[in-house]
Amino acid sequence: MKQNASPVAYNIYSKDCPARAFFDRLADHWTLLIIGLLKKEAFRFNQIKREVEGISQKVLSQKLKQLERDGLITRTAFPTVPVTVEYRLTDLGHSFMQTIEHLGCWAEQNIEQVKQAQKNYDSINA
Amino acid sequence: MKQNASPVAYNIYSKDCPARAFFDRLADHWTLLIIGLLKKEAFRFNQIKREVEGISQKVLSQKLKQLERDGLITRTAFPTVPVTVEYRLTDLGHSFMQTIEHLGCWAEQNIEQVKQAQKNYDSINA
DNA sequence: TAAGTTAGTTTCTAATATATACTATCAATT
DNA sequence: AATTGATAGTATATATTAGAAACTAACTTA
Repeated sequence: MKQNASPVAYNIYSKDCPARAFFDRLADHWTLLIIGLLKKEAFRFNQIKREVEGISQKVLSQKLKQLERDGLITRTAFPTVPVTVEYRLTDLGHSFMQTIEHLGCWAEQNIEQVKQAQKNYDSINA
Repeated sequence: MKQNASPVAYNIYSKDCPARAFFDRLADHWTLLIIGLLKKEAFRFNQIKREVEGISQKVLSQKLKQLERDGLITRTAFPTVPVTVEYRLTDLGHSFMQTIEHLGCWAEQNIEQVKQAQKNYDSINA
């Protein structure tokens, strides 16, 4: 019973590969912050905007639409007043979230070392 | 013997946090492709340019400089003719590489599902 | 002498991101 | 009854960034 009949068909290092285009959409700071935020629970539009500090409404709107189109999140509107729109990870989105889960805390945990490296670099390249 | 005396000092979701700025530099498609490429061995400038299809010399130069300054890679020039410049992951860079190692193959492995999601999305939002 | 290699930098233009203002609906406040 | 405030966006105008192409400089090979 063969499961992986096809050889490696996609390669993110190839300019015209669909997986590369997909990778390019994912490998974006706003996208990663949004996906990371939705880890445990659903969030509303303005909630995301408040949590992901610095993101503009326009870009948030674009990224959410993109993520929904790619099947990583779902968008659900409730007919409340005012309207409530909820964004939630799909199974695919949750799977992706797991691959980037530790990226954020890695950055937080290693920033001191980075600061030191910058200091050192700047003292040499004055 | 305490090791983690300080509480959580950095947060990538905070607009003005140094860790956020660092995260923003890392969460970039070119940066991730470069770091992934250097996984096993050192590469020269033009080698990277050829492997990371589509990157321009200007941006590659900028990203490498940034990664060197942040202490994720080292730059070594050899006085050959023409000059050879070798880029290699530092321990810190290798540590980061491990956190993003599976991101690329995740994209390659799930692109079919994404294509299907897009098809479905486009048929609904016509 | 001209072309080719290395590793970049410079300049100009095209694409993208951000800030700001605007839409629409209704609730609560003054 | 008019203003303020919340929801979730869209539209526009400007600022920043990315990409394409040409250029630098030193040396080798044809």
